[in-house]
Amino acid sequence: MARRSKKQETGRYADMFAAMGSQPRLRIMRLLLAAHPDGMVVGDIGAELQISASTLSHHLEKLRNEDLVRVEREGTFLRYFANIDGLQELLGFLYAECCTRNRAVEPQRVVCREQERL
Amino acid sequence: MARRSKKQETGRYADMFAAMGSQPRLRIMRLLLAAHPDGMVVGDIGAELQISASTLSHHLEKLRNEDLVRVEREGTFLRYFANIDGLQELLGFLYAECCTRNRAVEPQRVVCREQERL
DNA sequence: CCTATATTTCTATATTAATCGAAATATCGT
DNA sequence: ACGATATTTCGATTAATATAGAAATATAGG
Repeated sequence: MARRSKKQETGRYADMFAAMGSQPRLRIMRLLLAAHPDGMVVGDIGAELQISASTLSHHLEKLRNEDLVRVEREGTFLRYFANIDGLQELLGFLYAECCTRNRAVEPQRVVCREQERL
Repeated sequence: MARRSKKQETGRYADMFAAMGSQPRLRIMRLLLAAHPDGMVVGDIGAELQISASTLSHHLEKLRNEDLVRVEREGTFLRYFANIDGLQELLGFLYAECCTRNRAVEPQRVVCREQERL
């Protein structure tokens, strides 16, 4: 990865966290992760989450800008996918900050923990 | 962990991501993680990050509300610490969504990747 | 109890984000 | 080229967030 100032780096990850930091967008991400690797078309996302078309479009734009989703045109539909590279980058950053760099959180507490959600 | 509706759960983690989703607050978190487990007093955080006292207080309040930091009084000072439990919860959620539940991201790409940052 | 210092709360302002209906754009099938 | 459907962009409004100076609160030390 290219060298990047700490300020730029912090700004970039802050923006990624902010993109995940609204309930509608986090629901979109969870939905696309559940649908992975098939993705979902915009209309189906909106129907599932009950979000109006224009609002959904804004949320998808923000997620796109932060590399958390990617999109492919499929005829008259647009199909959105969770962007694994971006998610891995964000997850790797958080893991590094908590577990690798500062050894604040023990890795096995992240990786090997109970799965309490269905 | 208590059973919690998917809506509540998503709202909770969205709020945690939002708390991490501003540059000043992410810098605070990184600073407290670097200082872990010693923590830092408010004045030193503000001096290091060049944030005015009242603004810093608001950011710390938000991080406290989302269980990302904790605080102990130390005489006339307040010492803030990265809250490992909260960070572990957030990291575990993201890890579960990406790696465990949907197997979108391969675990070793998170855990065993190159460390490019100093 | 009074002063000094640390931090928060109050008050105010400016910026940014969320939402939605309507209009515009894009693609397909004919 | 036209009509139908999918999605985005535009325009506007409302809500939330970020910031900071001043005032208030909390603690320590004398």
